[in-house]
Amino acid sequence: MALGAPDVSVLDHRSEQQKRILAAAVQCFARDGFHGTSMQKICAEASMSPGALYRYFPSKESIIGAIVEGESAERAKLFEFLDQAPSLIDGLTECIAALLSKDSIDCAKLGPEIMAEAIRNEKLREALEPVEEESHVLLRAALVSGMEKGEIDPEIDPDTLVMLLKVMGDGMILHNQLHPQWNLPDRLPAFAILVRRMLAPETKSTAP
Amino acid sequence: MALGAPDVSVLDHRSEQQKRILAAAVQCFARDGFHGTSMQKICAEASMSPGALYRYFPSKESIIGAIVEGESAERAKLFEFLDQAPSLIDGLTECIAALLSKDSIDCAKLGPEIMAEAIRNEKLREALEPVEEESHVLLRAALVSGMEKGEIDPEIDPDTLVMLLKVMGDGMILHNQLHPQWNLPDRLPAFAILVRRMLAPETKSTAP
DNA sequence: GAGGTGAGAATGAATATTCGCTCTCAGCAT
DNA sequence: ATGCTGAGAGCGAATATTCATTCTCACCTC
Repeated sequence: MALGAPDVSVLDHRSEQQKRILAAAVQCFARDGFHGTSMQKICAEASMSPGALYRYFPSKESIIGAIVEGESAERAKLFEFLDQAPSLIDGLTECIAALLSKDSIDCAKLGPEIMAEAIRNEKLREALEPVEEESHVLLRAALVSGMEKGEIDPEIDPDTLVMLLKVMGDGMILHNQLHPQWNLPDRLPAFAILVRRMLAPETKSTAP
Repeated sequence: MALGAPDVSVLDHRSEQQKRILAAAVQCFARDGFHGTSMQKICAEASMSPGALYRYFPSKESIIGAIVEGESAERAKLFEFLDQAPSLIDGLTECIAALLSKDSIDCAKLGPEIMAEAIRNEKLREALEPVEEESHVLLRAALVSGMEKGEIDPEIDPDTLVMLLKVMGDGMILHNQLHPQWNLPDRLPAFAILVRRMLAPETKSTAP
């Protein structure tokens, strides 16, 4: 057995198969939920036998873990581009719109699934924590910067505001799944106007 | 066999037992979730054999259905007393505080469980719909009345506002379960101040 | 032909639901 | 009173199904 790096093509194949399994699992989980999805269903979706599948993931739980990790990493990345938007609130609106959009339909469907599961599943909750922390920090920085630019009233406590905005974001993800007929994405501009009113600096006697 | 009404004590016993089973099931569901709870666990919690339990409910699903119906009916009732509060926003804050409070700990724990389940389970979603509709109407009426009283800017579209408030409410219920360490209930007064800013009528040159 | 790869049957645990038996007790005939 | 009877109530073992996981062996590529 050589001590050098193993054959690259072997690793390629492995990660290729893993990706295939994860994609199939995401489909299934989005359709039937974590509990409603059996390994057999994932196998069928991936056109793969259980024997083969278990060569790449040791358990169903590990598949869920891998997916959650990927999804939440992607979600945290959203906030990185907040400061490139013309205004902070426009940026936030875009973030939410992206989360609710059809593009990430599976991600959007998985959102509530993951949250609900994390309430009970300690492992999952711990895996989510650092990502939550990171997005909290990013969002907070964006808000403080917005305060310095005069877009947001600096009197408001930034941590409270971060919490309120996250509550609203998660609430929207949930509602969009639960009541799709209410067409929540269409209301986003109206929501943005209301949020702007909430955050705007008080216009007290600035006139000369 | 007499044609008259059956013995009252018999009906009493039936509904008494049903209540006992439902109480046990709520305990279990709040602790382990719908999927993590087996009929055996409910039986143990209710100190009852499966044979006896199945005499009162035909299936696990029917137990879940009965609980959801009860919980959501109770939840809708909350909004009925909105107009008795000193101000609308105080009233809303109280509603949320009640939902998150330890008093209704089981109800609060069940909230996210029910929402997550309703995303997949069509039966459940349909059972929830009329209650959602009712609370939408109640909340909307309260908001319109708040507009007439000058507490809320009448320029705001009431339906959009109802949606935003419900999104926030559900988001808070979810977050309170998911991140209890953030002590969301302590932030409610701060949230109320922000919401007040959002809804207050614009103070445009009212001075002479 | 040897080692990695995969197919698919087999396994064993968990779980919702059913079944057959017993127990209790009210009503009634003796 | 006493014992009979039948129906509702309860028990818990049995059943049938589902599911995650493992095993065995064939295949394919080097």
